[in-house]
Amino acid sequence: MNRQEQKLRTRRSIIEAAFSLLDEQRSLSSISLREVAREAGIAPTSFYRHFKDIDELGLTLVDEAGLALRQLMRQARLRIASGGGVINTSVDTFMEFITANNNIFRLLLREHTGTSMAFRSAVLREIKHFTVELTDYTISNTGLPYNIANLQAEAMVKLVFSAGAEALDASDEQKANVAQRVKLQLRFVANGALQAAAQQNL
Amino acid sequence: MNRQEQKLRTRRSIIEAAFSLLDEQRSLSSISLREVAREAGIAPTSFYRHFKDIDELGLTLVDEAGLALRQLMRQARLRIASGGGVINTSVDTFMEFITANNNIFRLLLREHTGTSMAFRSAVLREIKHFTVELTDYTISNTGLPYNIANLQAEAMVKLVFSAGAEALDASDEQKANVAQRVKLQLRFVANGALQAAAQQNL
DNA sequence: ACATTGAGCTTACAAGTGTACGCTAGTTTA
DNA sequence: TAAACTAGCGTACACTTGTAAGCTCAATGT
Repeated sequence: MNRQEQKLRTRRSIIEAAFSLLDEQRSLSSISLREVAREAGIAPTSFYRHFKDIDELGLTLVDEAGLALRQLMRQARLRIASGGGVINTSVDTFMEFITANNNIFRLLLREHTGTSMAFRSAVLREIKHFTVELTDYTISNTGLPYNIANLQAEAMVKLVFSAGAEALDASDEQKANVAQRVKLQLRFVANGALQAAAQQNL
Repeated sequence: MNRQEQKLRTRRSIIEAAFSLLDEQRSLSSISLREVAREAGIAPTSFYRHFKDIDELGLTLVDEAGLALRQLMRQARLRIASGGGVINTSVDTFMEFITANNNIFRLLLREHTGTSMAFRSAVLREIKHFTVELTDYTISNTGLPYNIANLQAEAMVKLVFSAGAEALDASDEQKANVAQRVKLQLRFVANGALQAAAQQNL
């Protein structure tokens, strides 16, 4: 077996181990190096062959989570293109995502308000990216002026993420309920923004 | 010096100590009993004369934070009564609150997505209370039907709390900017809700 | 006046932590 | 084939943690 390859494999197993520890009751700052090493099946000190710190591992996890988020967006765009309504499709896709990638979304949510400045800004960067994309999409699809499209996109992202937080540990029917509510709320925002744009054009 | 009184005083100093430890980098689950005791100026084991657990202290802190939140609401209502616009006044009051009570709001924000189910639901209870009050207020002030008023209130609370999170560690001018943006977003929601109610009445 | 109570202390211990140091053994390179 | 490299390991150390046990002594109750 190739040496580099083997190293990458171990690195992967550390990352997977960390993700698997991030359940309902653990955050990045509460998992210990030794715990991760134990779960990954390596000696505590071997950890350092791959990451300088637990924090470096943490940032890697946030990056991976951000990656997943962008794949989510891509998927949503594809599904929108094949019809079904923007808001409906987006929310549904999002809800499926947080169900399938429970721990990943939880990580983002938790570290967004977490205790580490580095993690917070890493998560913020990913969310910002989300907002920027949505703003662009809105402008090219509705022709709203930038300032209004941006406000709308920001509000929508916040509402969707809040709803995601609510849905995270909810039953299927609770999830459906949350989804339905947030869809209506997004429509409030969209219509309100439209109205504001109309007034701005007088 | 009265004995009960002295005990209460020590209890207070434990609580204050805990609050003072909850700065940018610490959450309830990351402060240790010994640390709190040290800060409060008592022996670690004396802690147990006042709280069964660190968790019991944590719940007490959340309760106190909730209390502060309700005082905030009361204050907002008073200021609204003396004119100035509901959204404007509410957001301004809220922003003043999180500036003056930095650590209290941070606690709520952090534990809202934290690792302890007990803390999470304690915070959720407080936020829910906020939403219920706002729903009632909206109904009695605008005559919107319950379902729409409730959706609106929920969305508004989420947006305001998100804005609060953003403003928490921001400079004064950044805060002003966040405040201005969230006001516009709240107006989107309000107008969208109004429109939805009008359509519902056809 | 005396006995009881209880807040706070000191001491002690087992468990878990991060990480420094040096070794082993397999892979890679020359 | 010999030399260099390095992923992973075992041992060790200094800390911090929660909390059990038992003491002190001032406030309280009788």
